[in-house]
Amino acid sequence: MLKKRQNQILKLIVESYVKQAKPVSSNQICKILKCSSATVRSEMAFLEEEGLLEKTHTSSGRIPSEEGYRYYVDNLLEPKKMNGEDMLKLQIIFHNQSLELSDCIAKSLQVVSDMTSYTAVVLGKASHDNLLKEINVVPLSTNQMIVIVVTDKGKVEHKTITLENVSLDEVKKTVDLINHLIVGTPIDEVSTKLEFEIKPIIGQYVKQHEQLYNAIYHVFNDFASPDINVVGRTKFLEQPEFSNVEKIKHLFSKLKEEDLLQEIKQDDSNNIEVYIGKENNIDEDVTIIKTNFKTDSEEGTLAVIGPKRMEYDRVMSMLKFIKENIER
Amino acid sequence: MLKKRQNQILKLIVESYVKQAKPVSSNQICKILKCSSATVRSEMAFLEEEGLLEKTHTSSGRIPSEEGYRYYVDNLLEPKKMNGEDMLKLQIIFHNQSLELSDCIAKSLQVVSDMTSYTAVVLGKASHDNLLKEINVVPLSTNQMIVIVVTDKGKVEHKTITLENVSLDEVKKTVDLINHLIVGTPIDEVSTKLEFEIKPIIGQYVKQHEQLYNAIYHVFNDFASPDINVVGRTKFLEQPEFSNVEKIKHLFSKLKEEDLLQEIKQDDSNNIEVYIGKENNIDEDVTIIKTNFKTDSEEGTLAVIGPKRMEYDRVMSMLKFIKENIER
DNA sequence: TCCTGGCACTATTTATCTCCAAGTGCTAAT
DNA sequence: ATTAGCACTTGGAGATAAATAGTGCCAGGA
Repeated sequence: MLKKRQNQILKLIVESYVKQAKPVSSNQICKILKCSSATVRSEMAFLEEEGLLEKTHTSSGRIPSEEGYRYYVDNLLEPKKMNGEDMLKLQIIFHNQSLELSDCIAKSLQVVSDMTSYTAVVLGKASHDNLLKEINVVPLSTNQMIVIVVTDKGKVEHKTITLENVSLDEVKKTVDLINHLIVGTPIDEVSTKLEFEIKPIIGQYVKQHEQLYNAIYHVFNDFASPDINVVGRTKFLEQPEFSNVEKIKHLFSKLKEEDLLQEIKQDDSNNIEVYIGKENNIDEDVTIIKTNFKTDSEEGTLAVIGPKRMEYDRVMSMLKFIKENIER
Repeated sequence: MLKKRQNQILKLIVESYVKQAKPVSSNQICKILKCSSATVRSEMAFLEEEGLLEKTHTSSGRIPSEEGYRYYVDNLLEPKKMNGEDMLKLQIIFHNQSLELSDCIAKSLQVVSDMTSYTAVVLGKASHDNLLKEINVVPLSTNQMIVIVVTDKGKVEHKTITLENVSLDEVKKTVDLINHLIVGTPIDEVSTKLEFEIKPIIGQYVKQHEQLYNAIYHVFNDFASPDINVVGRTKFLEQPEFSNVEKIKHLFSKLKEEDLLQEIKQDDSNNIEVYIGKENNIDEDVTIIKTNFKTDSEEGTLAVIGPKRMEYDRVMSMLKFIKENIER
């Protein structure tokens, strides 16, 4: 365990480096603590021994190491109350009654990204609580029709399907069957119900039942796949650690939807999680802060991606605020 | 009018600069044309006088000026047949019967972006030929419902609306009215029909008719608003003229959806249009090549955005190919 | 009249050197 | 345990120099 003054120094160094992006010298610290620079230097040397600080070259000031940030987040971060302006901007969004939830989420993440200059991500999908409300078919021509699926929480998916040799009548019957037998089923259980309760029946009286079954199956499948929304990717251009093009190229190649889906998967934690540097798979110079949310219509994950040199407390409190407001 | 050899030299310079991104010297040219470098130099001096070439500094080779590119595109570009690999990749997409048109468009633009390392944009909306097929309402709770609108070409829009003090019965009646009176109307004329044929009638027997009318009006409105799809923004990072961060920041700030919507508006031309440098409003170092398309279900614009130093012939032939394939 | 070889001239690039500022580490004294 | 003092290290800013890759122009020849 570190002594009190060592903690103080580490905290000051992290916070100064987060603000200034410049290595912190013993002089800067000793002006704040009332002691000489030599004292600070020896403490710094100790913290470096412990692996919490680093130097960029032999005679430079110190910057936090990855472990340093980790220690800071785990031990030194005090749950600060949110900054007034951040708070205000977010409150305006959530107090606006006329906005739908998904718009609130999108807008609030936009605010986070704009205020902090980090990248923000929402990953969401219809929650397990969505029950199948209705399935609808609109014929377009002899062999084309639209299948529309609606849940009781107001989610809608549709798909145009082309069927050869299937009469409208057969389709209507199948749809009626679904509307009778599996309305009220949680949306992510519909696939299995289709398989075991509908497929056997339509197998008997629909000639091309495979085709029809597959088409309908796909529509339901789209509910399961989460959608992702990434805001402010280019904010990284403002960060000095990404001011060279090679670095940016690498980073942007990792900020693609597919990779983010992998990286920011929903898990069962109810806390705010922090993945610093090598702890994530995006880039060793970034930190991801994320949290899950769940309402009765929708669930998913909020995440903020920024440089390791990140305003941890600010981002965490903003995410916390958003999560809480989404959930009621 | 330029002499034949001057045309040749300009063409060679443009094409070399497009490939190499380095100023072209008289030596490189004289190896191709059978004449001395001094001869080429004097021709180059003439082309510079004419404003078609530029130097980066007094003793550098020449690069094309903006007017040079313009002259090249207008006069020197021969309609080359498409490169084999480009052709192949695009054909695979359009020959795949199971893909929907909008997926074909998206995929082919992805291919263009990947093969050329430029940014590609599709801007599309339901065409004027979409006729209202059906409007549907699914009640969710006492004061919430989903309105679903379908066109005969298979476009679907939906919106969850919240109505206070409007009975489900009133809504049903209104929807029936619409289904009777304005089904078959082109989708972009529905708004006016709603205003003049539906509003007066429901005004009489629906108490909160304003609310209901507005809600429905908005669903239709979403058909009119085009959606935009931008592929490969980050490809610009590969271009040497955008290898400094300030330049990229500026460029990316201009490649936002809103700005592109403005810039790549659909017009009534049926050709491939080229906007070089200052001719567009994105950035004076980029060129936009665009073309409109129109099918019976959808219409819009395809565009490719790259550096001024762009493979004009290649991009133009790819766009032409895609346009033609979309339109049948 | 057009083309060409030759030559003087110029800007960019790269490497090397020097000098300065901002740090550190260590030691001896308090 | 703390501090003042001093030697030492590094990166960065400028200055200089040499090498390179071009151009412009002129005079002589087809």
